[in-house]
Amino acid sequence: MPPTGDAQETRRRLVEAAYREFAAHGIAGARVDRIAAAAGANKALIYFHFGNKDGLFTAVFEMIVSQALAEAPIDAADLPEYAGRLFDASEAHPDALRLATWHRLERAADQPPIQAVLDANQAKVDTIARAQAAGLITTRYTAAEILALVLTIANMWSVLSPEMHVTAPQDRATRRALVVSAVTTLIQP
Amino acid sequence: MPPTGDAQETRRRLVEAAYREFAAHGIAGARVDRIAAAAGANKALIYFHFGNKDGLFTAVFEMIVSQALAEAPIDAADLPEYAGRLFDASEAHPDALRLATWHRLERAADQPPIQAVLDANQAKVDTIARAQAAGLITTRYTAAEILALVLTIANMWSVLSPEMHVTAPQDRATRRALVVSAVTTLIQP
DNA sequence: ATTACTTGACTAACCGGTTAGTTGACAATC
DNA sequence: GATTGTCAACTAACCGGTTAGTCAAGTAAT
Repeated sequence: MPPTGDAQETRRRLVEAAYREFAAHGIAGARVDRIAAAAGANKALIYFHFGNKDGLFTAVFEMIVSQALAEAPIDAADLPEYAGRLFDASEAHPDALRLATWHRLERAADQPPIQAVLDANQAKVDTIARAQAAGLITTRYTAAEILALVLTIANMWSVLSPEMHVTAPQDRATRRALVVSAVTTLIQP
Repeated sequence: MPPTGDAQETRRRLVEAAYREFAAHGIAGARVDRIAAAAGANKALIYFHFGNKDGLFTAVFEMIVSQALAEAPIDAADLPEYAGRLFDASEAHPDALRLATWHRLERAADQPPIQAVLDANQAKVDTIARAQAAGLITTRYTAAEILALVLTIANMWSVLSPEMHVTAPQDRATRRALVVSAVTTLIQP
């Protein structure tokens, strides 16, 4: 393609194609040529716009993080439904969780924690602590522990071994109901 | 090394080295040369003994699966402590869980479920169902759902985002206690 | 002597990254 | 309002190191 004067659009297409490729194959397994082809762009543009393969992954990851933080705002007064919404989000965007997992496995060790996520987590912990102080939810666990439990249970189906998916309930509604119910039981004052 | 007449030992060293390499870098990221060097063996031995890279991963994975199934036998009468033992196992062998995750991300889609795991899961579900019939644990959830919850919570700390590890409790005992307590709460009749 | 096992040397393909050069939009100059 | 220059955006071709996988030849044990 000749220069369109719309570099933003090209970047967008590259990030989108890279999102799919990285989610499917991880960082080591992703192929720069495949990404360029899927985006209908020249491979060198990746290096022009993002520096290198890892820079491209960073761009993709930052996009997903900001999307995830925007979606599903916490409601400490109704944590079970919050967990339900997280479940819905992970069902709607299964690639997002895969990407986060690749990030954890392949990059997290040599990458500092992301400040935006730290801040978001702290805000959630604070909200939960206030709900505890108001007597809405149990004080048996710390606010951070409750958040950890909620996040874990909301994504439980995405993390279980493939074999468990054979035995466990197949339909989405039942799975969602379990998530909501488990959180309800755990946070009861 | 000259032929030692002990091919079993060479296989063992290769599988052990491959275990570390695959756990650290995944299938796509693992380097066959690094594995051979770490095992003090020639690269060709991998192809002689295991066929190809994927065959080596299969050998490693089967070893881990059989170890995991042998370790931590289920005790349906005391699921909280079972969860605690699973937690202990995942802390003692963090690489095992990483390997399982790589397997899920990189191979599970084009790999049939592993029969040994299916059988083991079914046995656990049956045990839980009996404990339910005996009135020891709640019947609010199906046996399979309870197993899913227990497995999820036992490994919760290994799956949470790196950022959560900053806010969440740092010491092992506190984390273990949360796992045990959460399961206790969930399965109460 | 045969079998089982091990090796160094080799290769074809792949893959991330680079480079020299092109294109179109836009603006300054005459 | 043509001409010229500049720059970001883009491309085709290429490069060198890496990687999974192969093979002929050799060695120890039986």
